[in-house]
Amino acid sequence: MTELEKGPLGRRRGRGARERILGASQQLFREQGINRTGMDQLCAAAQVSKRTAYQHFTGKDELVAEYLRRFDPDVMPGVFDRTDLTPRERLLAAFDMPASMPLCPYIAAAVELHDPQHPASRYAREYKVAIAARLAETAREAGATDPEQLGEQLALLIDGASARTRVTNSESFSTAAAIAAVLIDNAIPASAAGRADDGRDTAASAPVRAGGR
Amino acid sequence: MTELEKGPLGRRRGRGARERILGASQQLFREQGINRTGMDQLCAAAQVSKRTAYQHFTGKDELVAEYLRRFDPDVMPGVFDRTDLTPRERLLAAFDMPASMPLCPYIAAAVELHDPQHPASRYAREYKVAIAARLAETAREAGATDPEQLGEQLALLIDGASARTRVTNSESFSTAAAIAAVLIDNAIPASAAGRADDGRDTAASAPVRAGGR
DNA sequence: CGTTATGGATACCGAGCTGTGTACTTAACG
DNA sequence: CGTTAAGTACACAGCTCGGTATCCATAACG
Repeated sequence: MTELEKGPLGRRRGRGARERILGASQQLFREQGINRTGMDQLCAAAQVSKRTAYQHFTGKDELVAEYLRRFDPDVMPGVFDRTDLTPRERLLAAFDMPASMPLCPYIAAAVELHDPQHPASRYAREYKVAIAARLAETAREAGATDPEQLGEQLALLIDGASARTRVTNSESFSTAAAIAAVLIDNAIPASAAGRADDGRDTAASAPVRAGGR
Repeated sequence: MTELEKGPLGRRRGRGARERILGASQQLFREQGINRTGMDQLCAAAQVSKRTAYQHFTGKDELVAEYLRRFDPDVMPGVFDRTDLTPRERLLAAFDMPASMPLCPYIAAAVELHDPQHPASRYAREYKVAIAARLAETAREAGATDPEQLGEQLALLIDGASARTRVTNSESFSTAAAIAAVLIDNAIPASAAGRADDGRDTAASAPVRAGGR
């Protein structure tokens, strides 16, 4: 409710502590990773005393979990609500990642924390499953014969692009998007791409034409 | 040269230090991660004194890099040399991962170390590029129209399966293999898989070029 | 104005980490 | 056997980390 911390805050930095902490988390955890970011540094960046930080969060673990939860509204889910796009376009739009995306924070957290029971790891799992579900849902809208499968496939592509971008330090989302286009057109019987080939079976037969966009 | 450390070593633990250290690294770095494995614990597991460890490796960084280099001969590269398989089968065999594969160690190292300049991160990058190259090479053998693209695509699928298996804690390599099969068959003009569609030149004139963007 | 919740500064604790120094023991080999 | 390289045992330095305690300042609100 209190939106006052958004003010110029010129006089003082008080009262917006929690938001400032989470803001600094977004930046530091992504830039340096979770394990390499100490609470001291984080509090300094947030201009918050350590005491205050530990009054808002019982510990770093809880802070990390909350930090992950704050990603939701910003990135991925947005594309699913874009009514200006066809379902097929929405599926492909999920591969338009901002360049400022070093590594999907959910994957990063799962790897860094290395404990599947950690609240943040649990949430990362839930999130990944939810994204796959939304992809599947959109795939159904697009008329895919097996939406669940297509959703899982596209989710895998996104994760692959994210991981590979990080490791090889080369943009991989375009490669993933290309694959996605193939899979989508293969999964939709009479594709909106207009290409009706004589049925038979799916996989090898359909020439793809990922032309859209 | 000394292969004597392979003996029963019943009497004492001396003399095989380096190998024991690397052996313990394989186990502990994978089970617990790199950052969460201290040199003390590692030396204890290897039954090696700390002093000895630091005589073999200048520091943990070097040990981690060497640990990564030791993965090569075991896993992936093996499939490329299997002459009993057709090129297409070899490409698909790359997706047969042992269940004991929590997360590709190269991805894990790149994420955990979080420093692209770290020797281990550099090596991880080289390795990933090399694997993509070998996939491309095999793709060429298999007759793919654009082997480089197919190689990169398959590499992305492998990384995606690895990352997703870790985060969602559910086997994803079968999904990746299914996608791979589609991509391979789409990329090979008249597939060696016996799936002859009626000659008509699909790939030549109706290019599969999924590569939009 | 006065009260109170919130936040700030800072010192500190205990633990774990990488890495070293010192002195001793043992295995390998001629 | 004697030499030498390899390994052992263990303490310790120096640092960072997560988390706590104490004391003080101030902003919000009646």
